[in-house]
Amino acid sequence: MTISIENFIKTIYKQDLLLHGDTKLSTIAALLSITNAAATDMARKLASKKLVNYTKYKPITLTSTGRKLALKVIRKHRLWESFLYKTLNLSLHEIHREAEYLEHLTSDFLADKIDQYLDNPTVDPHGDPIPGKNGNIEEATNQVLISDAETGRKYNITRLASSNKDFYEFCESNNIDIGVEITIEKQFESNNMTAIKINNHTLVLNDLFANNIFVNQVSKNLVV
Amino acid sequence: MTISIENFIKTIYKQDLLLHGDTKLSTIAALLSITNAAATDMARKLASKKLVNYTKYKPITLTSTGRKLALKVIRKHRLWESFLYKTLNLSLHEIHREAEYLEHLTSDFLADKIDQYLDNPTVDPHGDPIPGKNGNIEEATNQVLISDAETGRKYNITRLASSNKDFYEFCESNNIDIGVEITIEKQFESNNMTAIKINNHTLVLNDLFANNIFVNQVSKNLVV
DNA sequence: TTATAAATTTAGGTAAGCTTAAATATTTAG
DNA sequence: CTAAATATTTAAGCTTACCTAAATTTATAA
Repeated sequence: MTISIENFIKTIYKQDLLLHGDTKLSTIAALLSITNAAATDMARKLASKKLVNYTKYKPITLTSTGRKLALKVIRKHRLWESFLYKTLNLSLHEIHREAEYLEHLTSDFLADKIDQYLDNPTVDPHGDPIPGKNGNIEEATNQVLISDAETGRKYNITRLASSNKDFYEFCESNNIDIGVEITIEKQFESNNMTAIKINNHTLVLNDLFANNIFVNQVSKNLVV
Repeated sequence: MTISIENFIKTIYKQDLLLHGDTKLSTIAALLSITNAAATDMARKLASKKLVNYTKYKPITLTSTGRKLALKVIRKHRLWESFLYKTLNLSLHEIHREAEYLEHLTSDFLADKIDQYLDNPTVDPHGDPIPGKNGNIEEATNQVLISDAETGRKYNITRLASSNKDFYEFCESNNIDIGVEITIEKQFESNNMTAIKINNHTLVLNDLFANNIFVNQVSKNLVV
């Protein structure tokens, strides 16, 4: 498997998590910064390798083989993030950036060694679930986007999902981190802003930032 | 720089260490398991990029830019080896195998972080020198191959240079490791074997193994 | 429902990094 | 010193992963 193929498959997997079964090739092309024509080429090639289901003009989906491959790459990515975070103390943005490369040249052997070293972690430092050796993954079920959370309620931050440097720098300087408790002060529906209370001060987030922060309602924490 | 280019340049660097200024393209091709034709292509391309000095039918050498690139890759390789050895406790053979891949997708940033974590090591677990940030490297001067060592003298093992799994497994099971003291019992000139005393028992090595083990004469240890 | 706009695919082309086979240069042996 | 053997390069061709531009299909709006 080449780096291009791994990235293609991985991108479909992630997109499908958002738009179950309705992932357009043009979206994948845009996410990978390649032309639609190149994406079509790749889709046809991967279909012949039985990694994707693809019919002209239709959404693209992964076969179970393709899904397994995607999860292998994602597993390596998240294990690297966890490992670099723990040993080298890199920031949330830095671990993502480095893992984005390393994930492709990592043997299964090495991934397993890192997994052992970290004592089989279930989530990475961003709060994303780490697929197991066999491709099993527990996508979080009861977490919501901060922009969908209810005014007045208390939540725990469970996931920071972004690859944007500014976002992570903002998080760091405002103590936004996995496990931190916040209260939703107000949802400004008209302009998609969210005001939250964190560490006794208030932050007003626009949707670009708020749509990267996932939370769990405090009282429901045990209902996993 | 692509992985192919990095490996090509790195191989020239290493070969040139053995055959100063007399590195044939066909040797590089063989070491990389590519055809001579492919090596010629690459040589011409790299010459146009000013990474190598190359004239048809003549030996190939690195330019100073090429040398810097080679040392950057080697630095990443040896830092990875050191890092994986320390954190994950992989074997000498395993660290080499994994570093061979990782070296190519490692940012300078990450290399420096690993360097810091390890407290700026000067040699890797095989005893090979680790090039510095600026491309400075101290190739060991007074070490000799075990097959060239003098009968009756005491030496310290300073370097295990191989990428062969069997060799490292042999070393592990016979306590052959960096820093261990040995005595040369006898050089069998006619059949290129070397008998050494290590940990109070005698080992007889053939040249295939003996040519991977470098040592320093104990009394000269301080003359670096 | 049909014309037009938008999305998608097809066609043709490029660079990298290889290959095999043929041509040419260098080395070596007599 | 030359002819055969050996080494090296050139030529032609392949695959991957892209691209641009043209063609075609699908969606939308009057």
